[in-house]
Amino acid sequence: MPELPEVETVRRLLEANVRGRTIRAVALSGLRLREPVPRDLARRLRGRTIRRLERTGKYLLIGLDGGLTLLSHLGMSGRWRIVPAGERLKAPPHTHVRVTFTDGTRLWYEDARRFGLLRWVPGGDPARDPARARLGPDPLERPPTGRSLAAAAAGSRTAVKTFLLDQRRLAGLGNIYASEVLHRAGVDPRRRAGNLSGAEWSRVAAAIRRVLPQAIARMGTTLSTYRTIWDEPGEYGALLRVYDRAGEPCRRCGTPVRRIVQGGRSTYFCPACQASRRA
DNA sequence: ATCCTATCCTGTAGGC
DNA sequence: TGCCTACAGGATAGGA
Repeated sequence: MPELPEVETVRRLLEANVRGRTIRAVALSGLRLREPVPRDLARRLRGRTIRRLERTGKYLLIGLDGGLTLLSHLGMSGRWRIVPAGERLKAPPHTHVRVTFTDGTRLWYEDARRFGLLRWVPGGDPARDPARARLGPDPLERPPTGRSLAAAAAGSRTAVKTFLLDQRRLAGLGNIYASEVLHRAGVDPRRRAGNLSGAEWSRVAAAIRRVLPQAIARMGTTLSTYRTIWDEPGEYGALLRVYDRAGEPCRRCGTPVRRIVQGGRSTYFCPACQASRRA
């Protein structure tokens, strides 16, 4: 589900809606996510106030008073949801964490596939978390340029689509936006990353700088499970040019969009707009 | 080092 | 209707 625009949407909404709230109680399901939920999560959260909400790539950082920081990754199906005080709502299946604030507002974490992650950041210092330490630059914090991408890709023989998914190179693109970016840049996803020209990398960089803010402005893309913390779908799906549109006409030239598999994952592209010059 | 595959887990869509 | 398979927005360990 969640790539950078979806996680950033969640971050902004949490900042506006739970920052400053104090936690009264926490209930856990006991099931493990990608790794076990910290055993002391409930005990250490109780009585704390949420102070900061940050994001790097697809990782969300929830800063609390007392120097505690909780790292949250949504995996494929993770979602945070706000349940206002007084609203009578039965927790859906796969609700793993239920936080209740002192004013009665609730914050639930739901994750059917359990590929998500909840973990304390060591010493409260985000840079020291091993998962986060491996990440490449965040494209909102440090917008990519043709030069920065070309430098990161130098010598790489992997397909450019796969390269864009590598979070060590650039943190935040996932399967949807990698396809969308390459379509806008007019680059064949099968090209080897190390073989793109400077001009092509410039177009890729420009597409990244353009697509991500547009998707954030629409609250992200909802194909199936993603919702905002208010349970609303993101509206960027209507603007997708190729993703999940196999056989449908390219919005630019009308050629049927193609679906191929790269690294075990779907890639969508327009064979005309993204014609390969070099393999 | 780099690249590729398999794997974790559940829900859903589509073929028969 | 049911049964079965394939696939889904991610990350990562392990082998080549």
